[in-house]
Amino acid sequence: MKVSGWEDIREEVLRRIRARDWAPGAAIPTEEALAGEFGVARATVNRALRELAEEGVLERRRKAGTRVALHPVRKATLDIPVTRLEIEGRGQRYGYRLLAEDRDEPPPAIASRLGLAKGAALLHLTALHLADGRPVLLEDRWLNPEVLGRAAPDFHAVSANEWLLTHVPYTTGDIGFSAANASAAEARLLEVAEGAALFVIDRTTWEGERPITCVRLAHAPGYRMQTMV
Amino acid sequence: MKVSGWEDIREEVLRRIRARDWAPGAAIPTEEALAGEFGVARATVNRALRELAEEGVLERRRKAGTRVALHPVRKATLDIPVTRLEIEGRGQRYGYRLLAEDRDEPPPAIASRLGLAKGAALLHLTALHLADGRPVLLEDRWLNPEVLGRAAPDFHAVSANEWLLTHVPYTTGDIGFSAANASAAEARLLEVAEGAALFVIDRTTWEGERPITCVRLAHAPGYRMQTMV
DNA sequence: GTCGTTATTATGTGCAGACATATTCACATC
DNA sequence: GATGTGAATATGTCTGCACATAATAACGAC
Repeated sequence: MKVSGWEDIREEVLRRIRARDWAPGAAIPTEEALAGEFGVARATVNRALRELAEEGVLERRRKAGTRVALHPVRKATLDIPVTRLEIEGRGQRYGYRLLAEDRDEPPPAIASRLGLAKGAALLHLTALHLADGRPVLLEDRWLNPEVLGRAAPDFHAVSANEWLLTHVPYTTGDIGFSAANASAAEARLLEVAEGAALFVIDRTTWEGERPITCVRLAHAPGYRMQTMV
Repeated sequence: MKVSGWEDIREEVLRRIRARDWAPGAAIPTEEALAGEFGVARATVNRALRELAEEGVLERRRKAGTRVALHPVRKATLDIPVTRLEIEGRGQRYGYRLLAEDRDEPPPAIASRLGLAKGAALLHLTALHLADGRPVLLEDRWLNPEVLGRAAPDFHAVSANEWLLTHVPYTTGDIGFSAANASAAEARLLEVAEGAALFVIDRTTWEGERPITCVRLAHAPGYRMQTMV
């Protein structure tokens, strides 16, 4: 068994955990001890254990040492897709239609999520994304008009998502996933039966302290988000 | 502006990207150059840039250098929760009821996902998870009986998920999220209207090459998975 | 025994130097 | 022009050392 390189060490540690050499909740040897055993520098062991801790397999605390996680909260990393690229990546033709665009006061729920004063007006966009001509995603977006600058984009030509991606990228925010029955209006636009189960992504983004946008993406039935764990 | 420590460097790089000092798609200085500018070791810059690359903000290739991601595929990391802990974490009382347990040949879709030969029998469990006495999650699980060993657990007393977590932890697998309308049977068990939108998590897990389990978790309406980006 | 202080210790992070490795680019060849 | 080859180079990783930091454990005062 050749152990060299932090990935080998990561695998060996994982093997020992799975083999119950190191039981859940129990402490494992110190970095120094493992470095000695494997014949590598402590930094190399540190790298391996740090990765495993980030994955939720190990729990590490200064002085207390490293132990095998008792309740390994598995962490899945999802790629949040750009709709156009996702559709084109499946070999389908991407289409986009702006349905409505006005300036309006958002409902209280949206305003408070963005941390806006009452009465502030936002740009309200509704749009449909199509794959091979069939509607697959209904977008309902509230957008802070401040971010548009003087060169207000034409959201008929370019989707808000893509415009934001190139003009206000690298934002922070939160994202939520849920299921919802299609309302009558949603059903009509997405060309599905009323009450159909939609996969809904809610996303709110900021750039630093400045609110950018709050969007609800309702995916037509059949949509599935997948990842490896 | 004091820049020391890899987190400071990470922030400063992010600031420059947001400020458009470094445009999307453009290459940024080499690690060596940045190390010189910030007065730190290259390893420190490397750590900062590596983290940003893992987040999808930067793209790095040997020799080609580091560039700002053109289509920053945002990556969200979700904690995959243990149902009991999730419910108790909300301050609710957790309940669990095993509805059915038999040994059966799984449907072809399940068998092929687990990579099983035709005719292999699996343990089939159906269970309901409750919060404050109200059903919130319907579990439909196929389980490889090999993993049970001689001490076959009593799945009336302990949920399969928790038993697996303590007896076959640290597995790999894939996980998918989707929305589905409640079937008549599902609606009855979850005490919701037929056709209600359920948030469904499909999960398949292996331990190395050995298939462990394949489960469908149908969450009652109101369920929401959330994370920061 | 309880409480507060101090010493100890494992991890977290840093530095400088080195070699490995994957690409790219330039050049020579066909 | 197309293709293969080799040098150049930026990132990837490792080592060995050092100090910082946080949390525990040991100790003493009461």
